Amino acid sequence: MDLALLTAVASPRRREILRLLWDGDLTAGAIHEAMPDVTFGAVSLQLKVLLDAGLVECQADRQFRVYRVRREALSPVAPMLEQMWTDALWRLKLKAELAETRRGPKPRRRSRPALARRRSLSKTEDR
Amino acid sequence: MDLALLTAVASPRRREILRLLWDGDLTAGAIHEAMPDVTFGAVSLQLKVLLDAGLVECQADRQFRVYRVRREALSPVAPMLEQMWTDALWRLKLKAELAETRRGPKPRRRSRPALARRRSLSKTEDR
DNA sequence: CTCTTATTTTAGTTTGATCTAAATTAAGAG
DNA sequence: CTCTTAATTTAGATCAAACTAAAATAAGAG
Repeated sequence: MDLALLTAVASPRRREILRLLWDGDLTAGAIHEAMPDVTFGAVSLQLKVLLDAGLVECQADRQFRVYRVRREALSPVAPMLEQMWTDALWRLKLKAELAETRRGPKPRRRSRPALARRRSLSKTEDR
Repeated sequence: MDLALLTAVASPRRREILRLLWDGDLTAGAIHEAMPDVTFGAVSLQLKVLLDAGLVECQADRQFRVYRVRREALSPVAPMLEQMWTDALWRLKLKAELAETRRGPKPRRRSRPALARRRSLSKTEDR
């Protein structure tokens, strides 16, 4: 299972998720709130990758999903990760790292951010 | 320098090169001979990545370049790599791993494999 | 000088990882 | 049932890693 470990840990975004979970279990929503620069969908996809790699586990609690890091699975690289996260120099590099290694389409402005769908406003709407 | 280490070691192709160099120093050509499924250029590019990451070093010897692995730089992940390489199960997975994670264009048949450019054949060539 | 061998570099192509936006699933509340 | 909230899944877009082929560089031999 080390192949999946290496590829999973190679992604800055997944390392960011692991760092969040390192301090304690979180729901998928809480993880997303801590990562304002990506959509919920993107977070969910990365969580699935970590789940398939066996690096995190998930437990349902009502309508929430609580994620937990599996330290046993991460033990081969844990010292390196912890050093990266505790080293002051690394903290400074975190933002730059995320910005530079970003993949996929650039974030687009939401077409109408705060305007909720007024589906039920005019029920007898004729156009 | 751990960021470069993680990304460098995340590539199966680069791990293959590191595994070859693990047993002893090799010239760029010898490395390429051991990897028949890629061009010399591809090997050279990956060697440059490993060089820039500080995971290998290079020394010129006549017209050859001898590459050597820098074990100090690889020490944080060396145990994991060595386990992968010595584990019998992993050996079976090596080919599959390379085939599955392959990127870039598929290998094309050389247009004329053994036919060398006959540049000097007809010196007074009129077209 | 030319020819050969060893290697790197350049230019262009392909592919998979990562992302967005939207659709879907699921579960609790009214 | 509908409405809301939480999360996943799908379909499509973008981007950079990894590759190929060919050109360029370098160095030894004739």
